[in-house]
Amino acid sequence: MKQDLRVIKTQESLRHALLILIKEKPLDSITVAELCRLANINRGTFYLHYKDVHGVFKHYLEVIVKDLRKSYEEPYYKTNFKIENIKPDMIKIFHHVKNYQEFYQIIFDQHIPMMYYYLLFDTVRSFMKETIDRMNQERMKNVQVDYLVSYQTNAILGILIEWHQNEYSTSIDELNQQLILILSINSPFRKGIQ
Amino acid sequence: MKQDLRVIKTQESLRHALLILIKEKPLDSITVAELCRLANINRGTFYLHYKDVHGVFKHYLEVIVKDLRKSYEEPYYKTNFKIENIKPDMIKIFHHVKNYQEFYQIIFDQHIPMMYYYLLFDTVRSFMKETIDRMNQERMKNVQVDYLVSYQTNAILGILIEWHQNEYSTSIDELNQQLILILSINSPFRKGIQ
DNA sequence: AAAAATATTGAACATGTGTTCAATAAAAAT
DNA sequence: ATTTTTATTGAACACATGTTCAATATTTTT
Repeated sequence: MKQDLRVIKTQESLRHALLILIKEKPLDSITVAELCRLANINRGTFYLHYKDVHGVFKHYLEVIVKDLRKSYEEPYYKTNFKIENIKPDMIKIFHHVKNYQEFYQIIFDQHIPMMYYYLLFDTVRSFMKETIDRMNQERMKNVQVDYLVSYQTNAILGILIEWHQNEYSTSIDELNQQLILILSINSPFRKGIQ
Repeated sequence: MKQDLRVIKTQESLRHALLILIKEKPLDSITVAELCRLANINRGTFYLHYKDVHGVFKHYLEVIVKDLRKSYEEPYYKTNFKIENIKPDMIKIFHHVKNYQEFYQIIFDQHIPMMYYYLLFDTVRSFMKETIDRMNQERMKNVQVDYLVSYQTNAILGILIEWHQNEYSTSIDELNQQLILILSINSPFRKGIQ
């Protein structure tokens, strides 16, 4: 049996309507009722598919996060397991965020639930974990990897928060440079020491 | 002119009622209406003081954050500007979070708005900034301090997120040890290098 | 103690929420 | 093409939201 056409149509209408509304007003001021009015969907039908407006928005974040994952999986120097590759990985994140800036402006907003932050966190964390697992260095014995990975991941997100708070005024080039500087004074991912 | 007694009474009633309700059910399921019923406050009066239920809860986070700030300002080896003091500072945060665990379980919840996270972020960030400003090291030239500080701050919050996600099962001692290990492999705050 | 100032109340209103249900429409299966 | 399945609809429900306003109660000022 195939996926019911009516379901697809309903969900697409709602998503399309949300896309229009978030260009007009803050996400947290959009009601289920007005979304349904615009989408020409019965409000009862809405609740058959989503719990609330965030349920509809989450679909977009999932698309966005999938794109980030895809860009991470691009084979650049994947054969080369050198630790310094953390930089190009993280720099990809900056391009990604800039690319979807309209959405990230929403995601990092004061009034928006933590769930979106956590979705981004989990995604970046999985990259970070892969990188750190590959290292498996002597000086990391005794460290619980989960804490190290979350520490590193959230550090990167800290840069994104700062970027958000200065309204994305820093250029990507400058941001890259800052990251490299920070990592160079402050990272297990550099050579020359230890 | 003094602060009106009626205002104090109203706000205290509401805060007291909220304290009761958050022990029974998730914060985001508490309505203005039921809070007012329990507090014996007219719903119209509520809106003279707060915008929503989060407005009431925020008061508690402000108290909590004030306590964190106070604990930070305790003079331990404040005369000694050594960089390694970052550790005791951050370790204080762990004690603080454990102390107010019931609240932080709410603050880090999926459904709760980012505002509480940012309030914590800003507080920890101000400690971190002080520490980093004091360092002013050669290898930090060219770094925009704002990015470095946000990076370091959010890294610490990353440990708290991890702690939250494993339901605070890691002991404070173990957490301290993990932090020291992470900082020792991964920090500008250690001696011996540079 | 009386007067002035102001916070709280109750009632009302339009709108939103989340749920239920039988009737209907649309799609999938035969 | 007909039958079977199921998604959507409209109507209704109790309750929540956010606002307004005149009446009342409480506090502060004099």
